[in-house]
Amino acid sequence: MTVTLADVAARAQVSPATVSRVLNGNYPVAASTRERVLKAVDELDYVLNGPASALAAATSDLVGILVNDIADPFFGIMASAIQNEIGGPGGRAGGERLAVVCNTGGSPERELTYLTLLQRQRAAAVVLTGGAIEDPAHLAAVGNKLRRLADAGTRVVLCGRPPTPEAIAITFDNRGGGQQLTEHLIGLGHRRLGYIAGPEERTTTRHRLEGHRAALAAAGIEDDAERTVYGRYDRLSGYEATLELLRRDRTLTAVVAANDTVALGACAALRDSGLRIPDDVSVAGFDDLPFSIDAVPALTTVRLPLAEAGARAGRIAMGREEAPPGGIATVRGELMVRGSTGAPRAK
Amino acid sequence: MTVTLADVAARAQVSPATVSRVLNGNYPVAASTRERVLKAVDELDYVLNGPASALAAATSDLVGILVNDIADPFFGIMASAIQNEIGGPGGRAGGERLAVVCNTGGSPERELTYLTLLQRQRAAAVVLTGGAIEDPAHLAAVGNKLRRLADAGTRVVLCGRPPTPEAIAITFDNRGGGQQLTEHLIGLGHRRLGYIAGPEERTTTRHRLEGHRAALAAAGIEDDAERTVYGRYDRLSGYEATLELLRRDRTLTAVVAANDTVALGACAALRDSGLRIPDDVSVAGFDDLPFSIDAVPALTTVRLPLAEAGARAGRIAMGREEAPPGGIATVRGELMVRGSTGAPRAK
DNA sequence: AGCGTGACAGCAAGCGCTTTCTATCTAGTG
DNA sequence: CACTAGATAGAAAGCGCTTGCTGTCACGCT
Repeated sequence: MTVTLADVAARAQVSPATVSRVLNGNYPVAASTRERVLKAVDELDYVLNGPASALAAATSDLVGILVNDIADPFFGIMASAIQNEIGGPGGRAGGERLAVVCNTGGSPERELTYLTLLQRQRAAAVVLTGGAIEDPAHLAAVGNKLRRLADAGTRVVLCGRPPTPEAIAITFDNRGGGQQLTEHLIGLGHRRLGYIAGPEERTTTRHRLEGHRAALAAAGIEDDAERTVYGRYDRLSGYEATLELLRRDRTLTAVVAANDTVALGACAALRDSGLRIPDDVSVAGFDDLPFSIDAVPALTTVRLPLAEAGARAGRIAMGREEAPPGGIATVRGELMVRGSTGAPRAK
Repeated sequence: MTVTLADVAARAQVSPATVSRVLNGNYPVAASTRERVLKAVDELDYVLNGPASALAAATSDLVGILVNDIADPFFGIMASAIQNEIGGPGGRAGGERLAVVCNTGGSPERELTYLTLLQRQRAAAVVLTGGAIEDPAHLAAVGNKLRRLADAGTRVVLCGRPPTPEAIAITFDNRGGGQQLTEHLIGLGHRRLGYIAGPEERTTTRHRLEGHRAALAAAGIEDDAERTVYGRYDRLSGYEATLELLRRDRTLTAVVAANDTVALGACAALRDSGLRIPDDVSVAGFDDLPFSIDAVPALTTVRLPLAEAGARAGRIAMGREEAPPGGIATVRGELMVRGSTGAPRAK
């Protein structure tokens, strides 16, 4: 039914070994023979059997990219950059590798299961993106898996994830970014700032919030716990959290959001509450996703070099770039001041 | 070095066959034996060798999802929905399948290569999303590949892609949506509408444009070729195209964009040109991506049920839902009238 | 008591490819 | 001109798992 190597060999009048060598091209084969084989491959429409090949060679060309939410451009942009470097078909890199992205939906179990699946497939490399869940049990389980993967020869790289002893990491300076952002707001004169955080158990959430609080502390502004609301990394969450913040303290002059998407929700809530941005309330986001510049007013935010970080992680995963010293590279964000933040109204 | 089935068998004092059967669970195994095996698996930290298993069983649990641009939420949303139904770990569906998304970047060659790679891996199913390239040679090549895949037992489903004889398709009524949108604008009184199209060779582009023109024709409005500009499906393209449209005819009262992202770029260009939306110029998008409602004013657009369509495609791909009659299901968009469109200023 | 019948467990033959080792042939060398 | 090195090609042994076919028991029936 299906065409096998042997069929090609028979047709080209050579041994299967030769066909294999022509296809893999790492062994001398006479030009005439090669041609004959290629012709047979073509005529028979032969397609290599991946599993068989992976089994025999004990390697595979699968590379896994784990993301928390594939519908979120934050991950989409990184994934795209990684995939590009990984090689995939037509990518910058050579060989044909199957770069696949796996959507964990932020669930620890799914993350683990995908890792196992990738391990089953003897993946060549795995890149984990985005914040991690801070549950110790889960962290240990993931660490364990990563170690095993590495032991089995799978290259493991983290991108936009806090470093762990088990892998090379390209990490974002979320803390620093958060701090810069809040410093900017404080510099404008704000003293009553609301903060909309992401899910409480995510590292990204914690780091950004810590940066915010550090800035507050440095300016001697008391950090009222009332002024922080936790939510999800989506628009609706930003909307609701803003309403809640307003309910708690209508005199807020600025809202700092966990990311741009949340910030957009915050803007909507403010507008619906009859407040103008930034005249009545300033709003700031994080990430600088493409749409942030199109908000009206354009969003002040911290730009994270998602594509660059992804590309670098991808290259490292392919062994085309050396790991950073110490296995950790920290990438800083850049404050982008735009129209959504301004001085608070004089009281 | 690595633990194999045989190791587990030895430890559990059974034959490899028994271990395999315990793991696959489709053959009677005494409870006590099963337990012993499971214990050994656990103690040894055994991980099945995917390729070996796929080779022996001549099947695989890989499912491929092809997207044009993974950084675009349009695809992200569909991919996410598909993946959810496919099963992946923790998905609604049972078994553990490796649902992977492949980013073609809109390139025909990459599309083909990914298809071959998937074929190599003997994928269980493949879902192709988004518009197709209208190059006859490429269409034929893809059709060919799809047929082969289907012959080899891979289920092939198209989602948001024009139907082809080779596969089941969930298709969007882009033409109808485009028509509705333009009818809405005409109904408001617009007579001089600019159109920013996507890449010329994409089916999606053509269909939406055809709908637009059909509406124009029905209203007896002459379709000036000058009023259509082709571009890419991104923001910058919308920005530049709008500037160009304005250059050609400053009296335009409405701009219809190929999708929401492009529309956002158009809005920016209009604002930068000192025009107000919708007072001076109305703007309409397509897709109703999440951020569209956050634009100011909120974008009038055609909502496409991306998630629903994806979910359905996913279920069909897994054989958990019957194919639609004739193998084609057409999904309509829903006109969402919002603030970005209004009556043109009285002249 | 004799035997058919399930319920399990094991044997062994591959699945389709890679790769080591060997065989063959040609050409260069002293 | 015998001899060796280099270049190719082939034989065959797996890679780790699945599964059809064969046992082997322990029962329960006549």
